[in-house]
Amino acid sequence: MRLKELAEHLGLSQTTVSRALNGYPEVNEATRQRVAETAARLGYRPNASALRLATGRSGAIGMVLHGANEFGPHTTEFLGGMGARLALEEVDILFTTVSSYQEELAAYRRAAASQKVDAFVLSSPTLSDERADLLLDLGLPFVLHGRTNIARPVAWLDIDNTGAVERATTHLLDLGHRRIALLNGIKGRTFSEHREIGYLAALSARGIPFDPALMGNSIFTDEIAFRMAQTMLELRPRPTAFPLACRGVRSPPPAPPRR
Amino acid sequence: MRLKELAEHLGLSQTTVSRALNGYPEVNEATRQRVAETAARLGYRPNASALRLATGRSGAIGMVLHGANEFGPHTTEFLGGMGARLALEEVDILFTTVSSYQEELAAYRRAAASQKVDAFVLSSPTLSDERADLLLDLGLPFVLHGRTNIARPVAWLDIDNTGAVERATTHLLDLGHRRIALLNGIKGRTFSEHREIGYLAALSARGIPFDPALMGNSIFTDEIAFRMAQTMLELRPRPTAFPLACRGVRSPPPAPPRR
DNA sequence: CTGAAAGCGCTTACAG
DNA sequence: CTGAAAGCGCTTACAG
Repeated sequence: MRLKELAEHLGLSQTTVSRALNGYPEVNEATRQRVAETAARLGYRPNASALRLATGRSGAIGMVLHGANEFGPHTTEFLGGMGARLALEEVDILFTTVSSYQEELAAYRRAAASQKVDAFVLSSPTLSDERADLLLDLGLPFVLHGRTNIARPVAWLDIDNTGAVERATTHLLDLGHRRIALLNGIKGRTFSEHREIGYLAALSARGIPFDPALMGNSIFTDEIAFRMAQTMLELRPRPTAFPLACRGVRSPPPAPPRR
Repeated sequence: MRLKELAEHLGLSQTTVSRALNGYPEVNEATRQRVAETAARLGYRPNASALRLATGRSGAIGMVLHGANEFGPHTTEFLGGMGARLALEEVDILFTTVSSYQEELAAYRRAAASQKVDAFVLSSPTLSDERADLLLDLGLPFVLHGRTNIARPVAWLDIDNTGAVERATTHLLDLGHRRIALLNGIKGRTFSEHREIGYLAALSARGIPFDPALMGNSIFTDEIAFRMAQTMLELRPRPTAFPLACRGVRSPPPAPPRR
């Protein structure tokens, strides 16, 4: 069912039907009612491509993800919430998978040229995020999920990583602990830096010296965290009731390949 | 950069440039070269909406997911692989989030009418999958990730759930175990039924009676599995070294809300 | 081998 | 308040 057919069915012009459907003020209320009813009854839905071509808006927002690496529980939970919210506006999420940083940058250039999406959401920003600079240059709207320190202003949303880790560390200090480890994210990610700042602040506020052996930086997986924790505990062997075996991991997995 | 500009730049018609870019056989090889080079140099990329409108293909395949529920590690791993493969063909994944089964069906109808996607991938099929019937009726191509028992033939891909669980169960029987529990997926999902069949087959092959108390059906989360396992173990209390505490779960979480 | 023109299905000035 | 027509940026018969 195309607009043209719907218009013929109603004995109206495409113009009027289009306006009635899109809520333009100048159309007669009775006409609008009739159009709305008939459209609903006939199950009319505008062709997405035609609409996009005519309006210049794609009705989709994009995300580019790094293959399997980035599909952790965090990203997917974020995607779920984002999808639910965007569904209300009938905007879609279009995502592209890449396998390298170069590919990611290329994906943004491609998307800009082909006008597939109206905007992007970037996750896991680095302190000096090159992607943000690129999108700014390309004139593509975007919002950062996290923060970056590039000179130009960017839209972002983030939690208070520094405050959260500072309070968590302080809480453990309050309980009397003195050797507190930080299993942190990858070095260079903004959130990792922010968490480190919170951790160090809490320690120094109590005059506890920082022990580099108690801080690990890596990606967030059960296996890696397990290995890091185990290494740290071995530094000071003693019986522990801490449940290290998790998800079937009973011994440290082999080291990841290096390139 | 539009096709028209590129054509003017080259002193050719849009027609020829379009054909050169799309690999039509009738264009002169020298012309093709020149077009390809210039297009690359100028960073020309066809407008996605225009291309879709003209060809009738959307260049995207769709998935509809149930909000936060379905964003488990399994789905996301699947999405990652799918995205990587589709990226090679320059086809995008467009996903929509819904919060009920009714909404899911509505989403397919909408997608069919607006022609947003060329095909769908359905996951977690039920034994008698209504969605598959709907898509068949709508004439929308799709492939099932899993199987269903509806009468009409459908394209699907799946693993051998029955064989896998049968072998796993047999392995435990070989080790001398006799009280073997099955923490299974939701009742009614095809894969759950298939796994149950494998489990029962392995037990009966050794003449072990089936104990309903040792089979649980629910969604796959650490918390639920922990609770199910704990309940089963309490049936036969005895000291165990089995590491039940996982991911910080130390006591069973509250029961999920019922409607 | 190349091009002029119609068409894909919408929106939106412009005119009435 | 309504409509005829141009335009969005491509593809593709049709003609040469």
